[in-house]
Amino acid sequence: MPPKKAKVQPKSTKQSEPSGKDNNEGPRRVIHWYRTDLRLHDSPSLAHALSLNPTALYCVWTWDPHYVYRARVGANRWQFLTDSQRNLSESLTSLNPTQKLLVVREAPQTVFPKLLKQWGITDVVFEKDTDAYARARDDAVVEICRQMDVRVTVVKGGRTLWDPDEIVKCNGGKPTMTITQLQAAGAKIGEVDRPLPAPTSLPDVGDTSLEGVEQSVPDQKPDFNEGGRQEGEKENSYGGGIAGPNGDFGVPTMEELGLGEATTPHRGGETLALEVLEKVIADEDFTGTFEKPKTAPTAFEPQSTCLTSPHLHFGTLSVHEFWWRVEAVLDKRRKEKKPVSEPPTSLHGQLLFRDMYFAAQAAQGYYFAQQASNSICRFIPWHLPSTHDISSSPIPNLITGSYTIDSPVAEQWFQRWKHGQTGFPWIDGLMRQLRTEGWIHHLGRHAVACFLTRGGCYIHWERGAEVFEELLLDHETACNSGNWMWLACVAFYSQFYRCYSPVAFGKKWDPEGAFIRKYVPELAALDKKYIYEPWKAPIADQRAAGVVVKGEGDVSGKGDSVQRDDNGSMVYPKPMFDFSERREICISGLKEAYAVGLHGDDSRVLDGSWKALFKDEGEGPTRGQKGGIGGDAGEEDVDKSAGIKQEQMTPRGKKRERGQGTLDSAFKKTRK
DNA sequence: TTGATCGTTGATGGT
DNA sequence: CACCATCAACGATCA
Repeated sequence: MPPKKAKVQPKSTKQSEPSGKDNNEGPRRVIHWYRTDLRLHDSPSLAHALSLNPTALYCVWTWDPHYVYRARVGANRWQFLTDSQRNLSESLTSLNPTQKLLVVREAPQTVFPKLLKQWGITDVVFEKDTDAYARARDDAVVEICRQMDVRVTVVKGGRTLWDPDEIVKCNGGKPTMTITQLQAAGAKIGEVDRPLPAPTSLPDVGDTSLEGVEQSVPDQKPDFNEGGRQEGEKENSYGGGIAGPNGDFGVPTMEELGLGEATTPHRGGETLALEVLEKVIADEDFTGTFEKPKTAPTAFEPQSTCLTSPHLHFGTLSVHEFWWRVEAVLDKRRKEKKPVSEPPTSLHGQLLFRDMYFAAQAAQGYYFAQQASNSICRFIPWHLPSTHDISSSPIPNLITGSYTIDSPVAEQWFQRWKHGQTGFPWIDGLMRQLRTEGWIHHLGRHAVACFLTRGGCYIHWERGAEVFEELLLDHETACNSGNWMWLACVAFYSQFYRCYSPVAFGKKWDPEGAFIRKYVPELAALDKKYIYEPWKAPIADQRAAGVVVKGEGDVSGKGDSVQRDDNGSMVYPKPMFDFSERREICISGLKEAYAVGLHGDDSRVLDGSWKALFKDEGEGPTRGQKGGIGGDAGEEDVDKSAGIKQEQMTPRGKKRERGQGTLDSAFKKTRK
């Protein structure tokens, strides 16, 4: 447990004006609505709830069908979330035996009116959340409270260093696109809030009876997580009523979710989060001189970074707590004249980037997570573009969650990437680590994201973002979409000629290939000379290592089981393309798209006429005059194209392989 | 206006 | 091992 906290500043200035009841007198029956703050230490919203001196305190988590069915959440993240909830619940109970986390199994928009009435609630307190869906959800709850004459207080700034909306305001109303802009805006707001101490006692919970309260069972379709559920298992977390099958507001089990055991070794909960923090802070050299680009993405047991990102996401670790604990180390080292690292590469720098993405997202809303209608996102005619709902309401033109297969080859590349079967061991090792452990190093994310988009497959960054959304423990839309746009060179970053090699990049940190030997066991015995390029190993060397390099990989399974051929030899796939050739194709594609210069909110992107601006032979679904995003699929178009004929696509690919000259001329195309 | 500089983390082939 | 120029060359910022 951390030592005593810094002096507490009153948080009153950080709250929204409460709405609803003006009357402060009388007994207060308060709901503290938990969402992104599954902790006791430094919870400004919990502190505010306690400052009301409630006669009854309800610690509520609403089990939101939006998260269960419409977000992509894999088994590992469910485990992390539910572990965090159980841990918080135990902490609440330890402060007051009547207390626990009350998991309410219904959408907040429908259940709040019932709870407010049933439990005689006078106040609702929760932490501000600037995610696009969260804003709409919270507006609805605030409105419900207003109508029912219940006071509601939205406490700002607990999730990020500064309130994202205030950052945007201080950045001229624009999304923060560089770390310098973020720092300047932050400086205008002022010092990061100091952390608050954990409460030492809690008031009792009130009556939690739900007698006569009917559960509104949510629509289970569409279920974006259907594919991840166990064979034959059904998602049933709403099956036992509002208070769950035992009627005790318990945390849903993996079984109820229709999920198998989590495979990740990284577990959730504030107790573990604080242990991790203590360990990081205790290593003063590490904390004081941390430089992200110098940490090895190949390191495992232990990893080269802190693994705190999932805890920041779920709020089991306070970002303010983290900031000030690091600052204390830096301060000490400065006084001792020891070297300290600086943003953007330092630990503080990492937290600043997170705030940069949150503020950028706050300014863009739903569109931050997609290309179409996103004014900061460059338009590139990527393979596997999303389908859109032009008339989605109230926000038009949102992506639907499905995509067009404009190229069967690209779809095959995507599946091989997703399952760690690309034939590039560095990429496959990372993707398998992601799937089994739910976490990979930041630079590993760079490697696989570059490979999928601008540095290999030329596949839409939204496809990659969706896979990360499902598999990452630390997934949060702001950072995920932001980083994907960064790596795809469509926003935040534009030096697309700086391209990560799937061979050289990993080798730089791990020439022996220890990382690959762990995560790609087929190659464990291969000589280090071939470990990053096994297709170059002579047959005799392959045989000696007990592996055969052949075929196109198995994308049916989870990508973490070893394939064998009829002779019992392990099989590892051949590389799915020639990387340097693909690199050239991608760079020329990016160069052309940059010259065309469209952004996601351009009318030509939305009506499909963007095609007329691209050369037909350019990479991606560029043929014809109109079609693709938001437009009518022309006759020649490759929409609906699971159907697109293999024979149409393959020759295009072959033509490229031979005709590098054509591409070089495209590459030299002048700008504007 | 324009040119120089810099930007979280490239690869290669030098010294 | 640290540092450098080259490769080809984006865009925001600032003098």
